[in-house]
Amino acid sequence: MAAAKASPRERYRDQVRTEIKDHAWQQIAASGASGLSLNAIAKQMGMSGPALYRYFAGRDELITALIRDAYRSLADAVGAAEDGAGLAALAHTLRDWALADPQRYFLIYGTPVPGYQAPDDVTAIADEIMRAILDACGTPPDRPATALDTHLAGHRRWATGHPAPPAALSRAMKTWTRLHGVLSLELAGHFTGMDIDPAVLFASELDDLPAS
Amino acid sequence: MAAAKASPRERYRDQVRTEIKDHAWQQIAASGASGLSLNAIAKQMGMSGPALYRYFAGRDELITALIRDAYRSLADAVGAAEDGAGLAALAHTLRDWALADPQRYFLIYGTPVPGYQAPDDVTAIADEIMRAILDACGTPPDRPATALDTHLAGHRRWATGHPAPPAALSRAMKTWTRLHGVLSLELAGHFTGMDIDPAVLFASELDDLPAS
DNA sequence: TGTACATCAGTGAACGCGCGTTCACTGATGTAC
DNA sequence: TGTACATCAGTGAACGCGCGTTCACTGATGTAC
Repeated sequence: MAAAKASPRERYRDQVRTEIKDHAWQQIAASGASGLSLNAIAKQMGMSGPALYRYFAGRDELITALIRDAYRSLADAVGAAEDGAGLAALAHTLRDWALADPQRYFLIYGTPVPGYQAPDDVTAIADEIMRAILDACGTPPDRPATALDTHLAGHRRWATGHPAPPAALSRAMKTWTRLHGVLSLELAGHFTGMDIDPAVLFASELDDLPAS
Repeated sequence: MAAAKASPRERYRDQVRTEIKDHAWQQIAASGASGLSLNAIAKQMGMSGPALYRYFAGRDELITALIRDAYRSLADAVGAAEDGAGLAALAHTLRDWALADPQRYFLIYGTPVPGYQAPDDVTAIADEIMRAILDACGTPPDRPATALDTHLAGHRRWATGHPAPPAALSRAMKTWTRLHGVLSLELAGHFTGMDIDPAVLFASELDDLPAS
C-alpha cells in the first residue's frame, strides 16, 4: 500500500471526485448518457456548478473518466472470473456485470457518438478484456483451419504476446460477439416485447460455443 | 395506386415532411440522435423554427416517426431479401442495410433511452422482421429438443401464426442475436482498433448457423 | 506553540448560447358560388 | 370567368429554461518558521 503518500487534501479530492462520478452514474442510469449535466450533479451534491471545475476540466473529461472506469471495472470483473474457472464463469460474470448497470454497459458497447475517439489507455483496457476471454477459452480441439482462423492469425495485435493458436482466437472472437449479441438486445429490452427469457438464450449460446 | 386521392396541398405536406426527415437523418448521422434539433433542421431548410410545427407536433413525434421509418425500411429490405433466396441473402441484406447508415441501425438496436416505449405499430413491424428471419431459416434438420427449443415453443407470440417448429424458432433467434452481435460491434468501431476485418467474422458466423 | 503566509475548495454573478415551444400575424393557395 | 371566402403554410417576436464555462472573490485548511 502506498496510501501513506496521500495528503489529507489529496484524499479529500479523490473522495469528491468519486462522489461526483457516483452521481453522474446515477444520472446516466436515469436518463442516458446524453442527459448528463454538470450543473445537475452539482445541485444534487448541494454545491454550485462551477465548483465541479476543481475536479474535472469539463463535461468531456468527466465522461471520459466514466468510460475509463467502466472499462476498468469490466476488465477487473472478467479478469477475476477467468482465473481458472472457465468460460461459463466468465460469461455469467459478464452478464451479471451488464445487468447490474445496463447504461454502463452501453457506455462501452452501445451507440457510438460520431467523432468520439477513446484515448489510448482505454483501448489498452479493451485489449485486456479480450485477453481474459482468450484465456478462458483454453485450448481448442484440433480441426481444419477456417477462413476466420487464417485472418485472425495475421491480425492478432489485440492478442499481442498471447500464445493462443488461431483456433482459440476464433473461439474468443465468437464468444465475445455472440454473448454481446444476446446481452445487448436483452439490455435494450428487445426480448421483453417478445415474452422471451434472455437467460435461456444466453445459456444456449454458451452451450454452443465449444462446438464452434 | 391511390395517388389520385391526394390533393395538391396533401402532396406538398408529404413532400415537406419527407424533406424534414431527410435533414433529420443527416443530422443524426453527423452527431447522433441526441444532437437532433428542430431549430437546426429548420435553419438548414431555410425556414424558421416554428414552421416545423405544421408538420410534426414536436421533437418527440419527429423521432418516433424516424424510428418507425427505420423499422419499416429494414422490414422491407429483409422481407424482399428473404423471398426464396435463403438465409445468406437475408444476412447480407441486413449487413448492407446497417452499413448504409449505422446511426439508423442504432436508432433501432442501439442504446435505449431509459423510459422510452415504442408505440404498438412499431413493435408490430419488429415482429415482421423476426418473421422474415424465420422464413429464411427454412426447415431445420431433426435433432433432440434443446432447452431453448422448449422455452421458445411456449413463448412464440412474436411468431404468431407461423408454422415453424421449435427448432426453427431457436435457429431464427440465434441468427438474429449472432448477426447483431458482430454487426453492432462493427458499426460501433470496436474492430477497427483490433485491425480485424468484420466481414470475415460475419461470414464465419453465417457459416456456423446451420449447424447450431 | 504561535504567528505569517500560501494553497486551494467553493461561491455567486455573469456570459452567450441554443433549445423546444406558444402566439398573433401575414400572405399565398385553393374552394364555392 | 370572376369574385368572396376559407384554409393553411410560414414568419417574427417572445417565453422560460438549462446548459457549459469564465471570473473575481471569500474563507477555510494546511505549511513553514
